Amino acid sequence: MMKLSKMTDYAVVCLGALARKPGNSKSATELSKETGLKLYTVQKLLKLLVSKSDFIRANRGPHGGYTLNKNSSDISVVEIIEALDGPITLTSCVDNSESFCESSDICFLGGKWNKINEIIRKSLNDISLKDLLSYEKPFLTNENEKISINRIN
Amino acid sequence: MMKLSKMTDYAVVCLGALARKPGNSKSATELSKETGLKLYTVQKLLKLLVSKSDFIRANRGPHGGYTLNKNSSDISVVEIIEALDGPITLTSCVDNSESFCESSDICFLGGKWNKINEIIRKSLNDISLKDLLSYEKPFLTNENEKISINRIN
DNA sequence: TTTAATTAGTACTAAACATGTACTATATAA
DNA sequence: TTATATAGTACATGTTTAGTACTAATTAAA
Repeated sequence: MMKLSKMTDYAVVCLGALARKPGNSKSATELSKETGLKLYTVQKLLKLLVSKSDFIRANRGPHGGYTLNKNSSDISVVEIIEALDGPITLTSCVDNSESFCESSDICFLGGKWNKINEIIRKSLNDISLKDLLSYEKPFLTNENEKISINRIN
Repeated sequence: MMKLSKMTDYAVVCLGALARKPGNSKSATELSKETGLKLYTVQKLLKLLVSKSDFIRANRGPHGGYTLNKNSSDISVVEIIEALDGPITLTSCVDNSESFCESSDICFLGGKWNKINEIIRKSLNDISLKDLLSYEKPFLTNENEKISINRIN
């Protein structure tokens, strides 16, 4: 379906919220209120991000919460996607695959999908979390679009 | 998960098989034998491709089968993906979305995902079915990789 | 040392989605 | 008329994701 998981979508939103006040700690409750995402979702997401990435660090106890570990310009979209959704592989037909392919004798694609994956990785690697947040600096030229947004949770 | 459906994977394989003998008609049974994909799968796939794309045309009856409608260099990977998986939209947060987004008031992304989708579309638009098949002309420079393929059906 | 706030870990349920399979109808060449 | 082939549709199964809930562990402060 060529879709990211919703968690990845939420991650961009929450990391973005943390990035807007660098150095500041925000609890799951605060982030839930700020982003409009449900508390359970935010809690689950932040736990995931702590265990699967080094974007944020956690502090327990009163006045605890989550803090961004990196500058938002040093977090690429690929990193966020791959932290939660795993490596970008459009098909299961890739290098280092665990399972054996029965069709390899007659398949004439010869790993071309790997190259497509790389092309996508490269183009997403140039986009940082900061690029996603900054209203001023669009990373593509065609502006003035009417946006209808659709993130429900 | 950032994965294509298996149907799209199969489609590249079957379209590729048809492309190797341009102008030639091949039945689902023949394609099944040639690609190693199960007959039921190939039948379902070809029906899908006829109804959802104009890549192939079908002929019924004895000596019927499927024929490629276009030159393989005129079919881009994006076209194949979007014919079966629908438009490339990494998140549900896009222009022209059917459902209303409750978070639009507080969301600060402002449709940046649309631009990412466009970037991916553009990079995949430059790759044709022919590029996927030709052993000679790789579309990326780093060759000499050991390929382990994994398409089981 | 107790309490309240906060994250960590884990497990379960439900929903969404993709896949594989089967059956019947339709068209066509010989 | 018959055999071959695609068209259409429906359904069961399996996998993945999302959502929810509960308990444990940590920590600051009273």
